[in-house]
Amino acid sequence: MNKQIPDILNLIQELTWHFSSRELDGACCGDLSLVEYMALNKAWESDELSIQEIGNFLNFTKSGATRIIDRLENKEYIIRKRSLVDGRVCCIAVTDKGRETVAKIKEKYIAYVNEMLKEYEPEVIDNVKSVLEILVHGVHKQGFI
Amino acid sequence: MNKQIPDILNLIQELTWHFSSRELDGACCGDLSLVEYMALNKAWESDELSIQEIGNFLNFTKSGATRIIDRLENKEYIIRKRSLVDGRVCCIAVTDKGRETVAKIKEKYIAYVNEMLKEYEPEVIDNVKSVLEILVHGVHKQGFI
DNA sequence: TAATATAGTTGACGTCGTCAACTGATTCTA
DNA sequence: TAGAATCAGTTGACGACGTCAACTATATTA
Repeated sequence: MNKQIPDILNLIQELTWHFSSRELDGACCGDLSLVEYMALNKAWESDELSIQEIGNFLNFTKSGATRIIDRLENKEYIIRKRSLVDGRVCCIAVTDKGRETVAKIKEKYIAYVNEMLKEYEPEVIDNVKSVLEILVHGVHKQGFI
Repeated sequence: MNKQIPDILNLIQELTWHFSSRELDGACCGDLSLVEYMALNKAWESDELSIQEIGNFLNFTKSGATRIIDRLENKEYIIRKRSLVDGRVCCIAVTDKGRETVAKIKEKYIAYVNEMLKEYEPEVIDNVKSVLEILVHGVHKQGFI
């Protein structure tokens, strides 16, 4: 085993911790928790996802997924529609309010990441991206810990 | 703003999400949640931390920190000791059981990270580490989101 | 068409972290 | 040095959250 692996683990865990604060406080973020934002973002990225698809992506049980979608629907960020192809399936559609809110939250995160990296040259930033692609490829290959 | 920043945000969030699964299932992990493991690990890294120091590192309120330490103490991973210097302060000491458990969980994570990176050359892995150092330095500079 | 499988929902439940009020120890200050 | 202010930690009440098992309703299969 490469001797850097333990350090790399520590660094990933520290990074992880900072990006998983439980509330997204601030004027921009409506009343969304991180989990809700992740679900809303997923629904926004690929429209018409089913509830279970969102749940699987986020590693929740299907009842957990239902609950998250409940909250997002109550807050009017999404609407449930029944699939025309299969009446059991709910297609999740993001509302205008949902789209605006995702955009605002994303802006806030992007500003944060930009601040993190502003002092570095473009080549360094490209390198950051490639490394993250390696890591994300790695977690996709292995699934959740 | 560098045009890679939004992609970098997505990659960080995806990586983050995979490393923050809420339970550490498996024979190795005793009965610890991720939060509990993070607190135990922190206590293990720098012995004799106060409750608030651990809470601040993990971004919890002081009552939240008390609760986490309660759980760890009930499960016998740590012991509270009163500071001899300042009678208000609790020094957190990790028990043998705590040390063993941190080691086991760390091993599991290290195996996961090793699997993620096993196909890459040492120079690539060094590069992964430098990039993560850049990112962690960035989050330290800015604090929690 | 009856049996089975699948998507989603719901009630009960236990876990979790916060808030505000509290205790007790320490430090400051008049 | 006594009283006030400050600080570390604790506690009860609370609401938010995700899971489990049982359920409904739709779709598929034999």
